[in-house]
Order: sequence, then C-alpha cells, then structure tokens
Amino acid sequence: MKPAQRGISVADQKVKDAQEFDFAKIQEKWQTIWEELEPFSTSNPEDKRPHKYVLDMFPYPSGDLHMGHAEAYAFGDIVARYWRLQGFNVLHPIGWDSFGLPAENAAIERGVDPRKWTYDNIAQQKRSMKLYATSFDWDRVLHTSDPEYYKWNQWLFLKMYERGLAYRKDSWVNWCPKDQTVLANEQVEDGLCERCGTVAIKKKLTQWYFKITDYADRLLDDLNQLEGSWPAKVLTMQRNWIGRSNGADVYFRVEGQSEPITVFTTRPDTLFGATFMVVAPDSDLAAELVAGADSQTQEAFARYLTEVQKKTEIERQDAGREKTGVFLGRYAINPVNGEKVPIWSADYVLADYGHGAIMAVPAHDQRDLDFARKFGLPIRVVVDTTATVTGAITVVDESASVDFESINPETTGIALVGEGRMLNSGPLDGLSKQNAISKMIEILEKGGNGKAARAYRLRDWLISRQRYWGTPIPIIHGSNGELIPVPEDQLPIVLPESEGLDLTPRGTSPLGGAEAWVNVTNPIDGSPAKRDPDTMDTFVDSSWYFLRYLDPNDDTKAFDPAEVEKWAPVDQYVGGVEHAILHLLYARFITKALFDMGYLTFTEPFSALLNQGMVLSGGSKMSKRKGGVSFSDEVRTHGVDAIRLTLAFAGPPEDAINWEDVSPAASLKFLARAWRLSDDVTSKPGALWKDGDTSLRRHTHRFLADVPGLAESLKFNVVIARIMDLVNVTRKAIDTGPGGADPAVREAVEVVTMALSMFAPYTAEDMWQKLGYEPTVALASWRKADPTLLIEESVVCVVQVDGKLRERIEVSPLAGADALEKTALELPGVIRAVGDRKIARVIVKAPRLVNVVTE
RNA sequence: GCCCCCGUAGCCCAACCGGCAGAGGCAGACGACUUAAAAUCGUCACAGUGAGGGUUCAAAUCCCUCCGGGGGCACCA
Repeated sequence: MKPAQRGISVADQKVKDAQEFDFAKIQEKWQTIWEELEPFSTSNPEDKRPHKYVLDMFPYPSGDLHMGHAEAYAFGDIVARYWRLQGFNVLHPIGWDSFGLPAENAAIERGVDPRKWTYDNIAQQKRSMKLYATSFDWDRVLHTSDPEYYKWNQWLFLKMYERGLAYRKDSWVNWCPKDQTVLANEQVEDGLCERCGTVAIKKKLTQWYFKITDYADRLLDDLNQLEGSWPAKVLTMQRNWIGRSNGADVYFRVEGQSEPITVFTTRPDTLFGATFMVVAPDSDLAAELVAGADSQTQEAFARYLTEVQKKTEIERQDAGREKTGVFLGRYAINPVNGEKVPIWSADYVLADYGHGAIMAVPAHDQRDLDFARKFGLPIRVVVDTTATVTGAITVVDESASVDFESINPETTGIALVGEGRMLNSGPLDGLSKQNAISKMIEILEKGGNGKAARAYRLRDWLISRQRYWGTPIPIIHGSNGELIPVPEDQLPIVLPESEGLDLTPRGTSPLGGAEAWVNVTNPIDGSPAKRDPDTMDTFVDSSWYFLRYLDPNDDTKAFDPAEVEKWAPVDQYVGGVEHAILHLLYARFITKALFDMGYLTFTEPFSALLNQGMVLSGGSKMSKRKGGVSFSDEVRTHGVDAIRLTLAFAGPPEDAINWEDVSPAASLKFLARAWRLSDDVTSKPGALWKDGDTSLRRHTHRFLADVPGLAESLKFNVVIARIMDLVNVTRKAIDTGPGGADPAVREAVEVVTMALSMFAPYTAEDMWQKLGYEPTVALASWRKADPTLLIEESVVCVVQVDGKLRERIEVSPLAGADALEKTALELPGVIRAVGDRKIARVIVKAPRLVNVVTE
C-alpha cells in the first residue's frame, strides 16, 4: 500500500469511492450468494437445454494460481458464460492433474508427505478459483491422484494391454539423470529433460510402451478435420511430430547370410546410385552383422559402439559434426544391379527409425556424401539435375548445359538433391524423379525385392516411470518372468503410504522397496510374485480425464456411454500451447483407441481448441519471484472483474500480453462507469422498450446482432470494445439525450449487464440486482435483435471518381443501383473531377459506394 | 538451412467476401465541475497500413521480392 500523499483528502476520497463502486464488497456479497444458488450445476437430469462442453486444461497443483492460469480460465469462463446466455446447459468442469514429480520432490526436499503437499495446494487453488468467479460445476471435481480416479487409469491400461496396445520392450530409452527416471520422446526437448532441463542420456531398459505408432496415419489424417477449429500452429507441430515420409522398403541380400536387410528410402529412384550401406551402431542388426566378421573388425566396432553410447542426444543431433563410422567387413547385394556394396555402421543412422539401416546414395544425399568423402567410398551420379524433365520421358530442356564438373558432388562436396533426369539407371534412364520413383517401386515389387512403404518420426509412447507419485501399473510379474494382468475386480491397486519409503531417486521405483505392497501371490497359481514397481507417466492420467468429468463419482465404470453421448466431444478446449504435442497427441490417441474398443462414437476429443497467449512482464513470464506483479496482488488492488476484463480486452486471446501495455486500473474505471449506469435507470422492469428512443435502440440491437458472431469467433477484445461503446452511447442518452427514464435506456443497460456478465460477473450481478432483477444474470437469456431496428435510417454513400473520394451523400439504405448512379453523376464534385473525360463505366455497390471510372 | 504466422496513430488493438483506414482502450492536450485537486463528464489531435513492385474500377486485405519480429522443424534416410 502506498502512503497517502495528502493524508486527509486521500482518506476522504477512499470513503467516497467505497460508497460508489467497492469491488471488494461486491465480491464478498456475490460469492456468498453463488455458493447458495449453485447456478452452474449441470446435474439436473430434467434440464432440457441443449448441451455444450467447455473445458479448461486442468492445472497441476504446484502452489497458488498465477497470471497464466488466470488468463486461460478467464477465456474458458467467458465461453462457458456466453453459451449459458444463449440458452445452453454448459458443462464446465475443473479438476487437478495431481500426480507428478513436484509433489515427490517436495517430499524429498522438505519431508512433506506428497499427498498432503498436493491436497493442500489443491485447496488453495480451489479457493482462488472461486474468488476468480470461474463458473465451474463444483460437483464434478476430480483429482487424478485419488484412487477413485486412477483405478480407471489402471482399467485403461488393462484394456490397452488386452488389445496389444500396451507392451514391454527392451530398448534404448531417454533417461533423466537428475529425476532418475525414463522420459518419453515427447518429454525431451533439444536433448534436455523438459521438466528439469538436465541433459538426457540413453539407457537400455525394459519398459512399458503404448503403441501410438499403430495410430500414426489416423493421428495425421484426422488433423484435417480440425483445420480451422484448432490453431494452425498446433496442427503443423503435430504433423511435423508424426513426420510421415512416403518411399519404399528395399531388400538387400547379404553375402554369407540368408536373412536380407531391409532399408527404407524416400528416394528409391536413386537405387542405382547406392554405393554402400549403413546400419545404426546400436541396432541388433549391426551386432548380428559384425558377429560374422573377423575379430579385428569386431574390436573396432565394439570400440565405436562404446564411443557412440557415451554421446548425449545433444551431441548426436549436432548436424554440423564430422561423420564417424566403421566398416563391418560385410557386403550386401544391390537387388537391381547385383552390385556388391560394403556395409558400414555409423551413428548418423538411427536404430529406431525405418529399419535402422539405409542404402547410401552419396551423389544425392548430403549426409551420405559427407560420409563417402570422409571414408573414400565411391560416388555415382544417377540424376542429371541440369536437365528438366516433364511428363513420362520427354526431355524438355537440355540447353541449360551446365558444365558437369562444376557441380560434381565428389569435388564440390554438395549433393545433388534436386529434380532432374535419371541416368546410369538402366530402365529408369530419362525419367523424371516422380516417374522414376513409381517405376522403381514397380520393379522392386515385381522382383520381390521391395515394396512401397512409409516411415514415421513418431515413436511409441514410453509410459513407465521409476517414481512414487503416480498410478501403479496393474501387472504382476510371476517368478518365471510371466506377465499377469491384475484382474479388473481387484482394482484399484492403491499406492502404499509414502511413510517409511525411500523416495530418493535411485533409478528404480521406490515402490520396489514397499515389501508388503510389492510382494503378492500369483493370482493364477498362488506362487510368490511381485507387482510391477513402476508408475505410469502422468500424461496417461490426462489422456482421458475429459471423459471422467461426465460422471466423476461413478465407481462402476470409467465413464457412462449415455453421458458421453450427451456431452462429448468437448466443444471448446482451452489451454496453453506447451501441450501442442504431448497432451493433445496422447489424448487424441487414447480417444481413437477407445473408439476402436467400442466405448466412444467419435474419434477426436476436442472439436475446437484455443491456445491463450502468455502473460509477460518485462519480456518474460510474469512471476512474483522476479519482482514483478503477481496475480494475487493484482486481484487485491483492482479486483477480480478488472483483472478478467483486462486480460480479455488486451487483444486477441492467442496473442501474448505485455502487462506493461494494459491497464487494470482503466478496466476498473470502466467497470465503475458501467455500474453507475444501473443507478441512473429510473424506469421499472417491464418498461415498454418499443416506446423508447429509437436511436439508442438501434445501437442496442446492432450490438445484440453483432456480439454473438464476435464471441463465437473468440474475439473477446472486440466484444468488450463494443460493450464500452454501448456504455458510452447510453451515458450520453442519460445525460444529454432522452434521460434515465426512457425505456430504451433500461433496455441498453440490461443488455450491457448481460454482456458484461461474461467478463465481469461480480459487477454484472450487482447491476442486475440494481435493475430490479433476481439473481442471477448468468442465467439470463440473450435477447434477439429486432431486425427492423437493424436497418439504418440513412447511410452515407461514398462517391469516387477513378477511385478517389469526391463526394459523400446521405441515401436510404434501400437505394437502388440505378438511382444511386444517376444521383452520383449529377454531383458537382463528380462533374468537376470527370471534366471533359469520357466515362468508361460506373461501379455501384449499393448503398455504400459509387465509383465513376473515366477512360 | 526448411516451413508457418505477424508488421495499421506514441502504445495496445479494430476494420465482414477487396469498397470512406478507426470500433474500443492507454498515454496526451483542452474544457466543464471545484477555492484547489482527485473523481466524474465532455471535446480534440495524431497513422495512409514495414519497404518496393504487380493484379484490380478499387488493396491494410490478393500475388511476388525484400526488411523486421515471433514460432515450429532440422543427421528421421
């Protein structure tokens, strides 16, 4: 609190303000009333209103809410309140994504029980949300860390396991040395653990995976359905992440071995230019091949493999780095020309993409060229990129004869990756790239040497975590290593108490140390067995939570088909762009899997998505720590409504907000100004609007007609601008127009109040009451615009000569084109501007514009 | 390196299917009220749309090139 500049006058002022618009008092008053009324409950089965499902991404309960939450929840709440005004029964639930590392780390650092830490934070956030006037249905709250919730996580796991979508494999995984747990591919950003920023390393471990790659095509293709309803950016990111490439698989026989090697290539047209082969050093294939080589080669390979495995993901991904590799002493046979090509192993080939092996075409691939030049391997050009080819075999342009030596990859070091005419390629000679690809696939398929194929960047979703605070995996390991799913009727497998457990990250799950918990009997034969000690990635929890809200208290099933039919999919989803891939991809995947299992009738969970922009202060994310303003401070000084209004008014919702650019004080001032209008309405409810001032009514009804379109296209900033405009016009009508007793003034103020209730619920409730209505304005009905009031009395018609503005005339909105043209041509300004030039034509867009075009 | 989005008053932002560049706000100037100030009410000013070219009767809007900002992908065959 700032010290009073001039003691007495400031104190006086405070008293005066308090009598006028005291937001704190209004907040307190309405919170109590809302608690009693529960206006946002959706549990009445008799409710006949149509449905909407508006969902905010649920928060992780670390500490109190911050400005980022405030922004997202403001937008979700505006949408929910908008649809309620439009007569919909709106499901707008909230819950907590309450499993996860921070709770566990707090436990380790401060000795707090993760449960207590989590649920205390939830209680705090819940209080803040209620103060923040979010219109959530508080009867549907869920916490993913409740056994009542994670029981169904375990159920989901079992369903995935039944369908072969959950499986274990021994593989190289991303490992965070700090958190001492594995990470999914999606959780490694630029080689760093996305949670703590530690450099991730690779470990070979047996882990549980969800087979998301089975859904790669559908996850990619169904994005087309979301075009226009999801941010283009998110669609692009998901497409990139899935990374589908079309090409071919080619089978290479290996000398002295019966099993052929399969390689994936996007350029089967260049097969005649393949002069060596490369396999990933950390692949099984490399190990098999080198096993058949001499001991010197084996030693060299072993040394190389060790070296490669020491590298972090960051080092490996450095594209500029020098190529390394070893010859494996083995040869493969190129199936189209019978040539013997040496097999090398190098770490620029990845074990888990395609088949972990490539055909190297150094003349036409930069990576292969770099490798060939370093190790002296042959380079053969098979595409003449100086020639242009169109159609099947027609060479169109050979005149652009560039001197071949000037572009020879062997000397320039630049691979010829462009289009061109095939050469040195037998049956492909003369063809264009596209035709050569098709032809080669045909040849391969005919000869049984390959087939058209696709490869994906997407990898299966690693879901095991070696941590305590998560959902136990419902699998029992028998003494012979057999995997036994826990019978459904034994769910949930409840997490043991953390007391007495060592939660310190040690690379294996702390649950392994809970003797009484982990040791069980084999449900099949009663022999001693152990529970799987790992817990699930918390993204499993959030991959289906939107279904659990439909009936969060049902302990007989995860979700009810009838409720799903009624509410789902989500009509509007709101959340941060940081989940563009992770959560949104997983939720889409699980939705499709549940669809295939027959539990759902739709394949996309979120029909529309809004990513709110970030709230920045001083160029970085707003946080109290950095000495900036905090959410709770801002709420204290300006009130909830002013903060909500400020966030929504700042600009388009997806744009970032610089706190320095906005003014919560101005928002508060505006709210007081709007609020004062309701004091100046002196007519009673039920006043006959049609007797009111027509000019003001035109404004009001134009507003009623325009706002729904603006709100539905999420242009909240424009909606607020329009409310401000209507407030200004109404103020003028009261002070210098027809006066506060005019029914049109009451009509306008009622409309302002309704519209304002989306953004500033407290202020709007208070206005509604002052207007003589019972609570709550949140359940009021949006009025339909009267079409007769939407027609202006007169409009301004612009008259141009050759595109230049010459005259403006007032005309009837119904004026016809011919009449307008005639009038326009007689205007002095037009006659002057035309002069003695001839009129070529006259363009009329009645009733707004006439353009006289001269020759 | 490749791909996507965005550049409009001093600032944040509007502008429908191409049709008068301005809805709203911040900051500013002036006026009314006041002994004065705050609050309130009112009035006003400010850009030709990042630059250049093209299409069109007409371009902030469509196309091309460049500049500036933001984001995504990048040893994925």
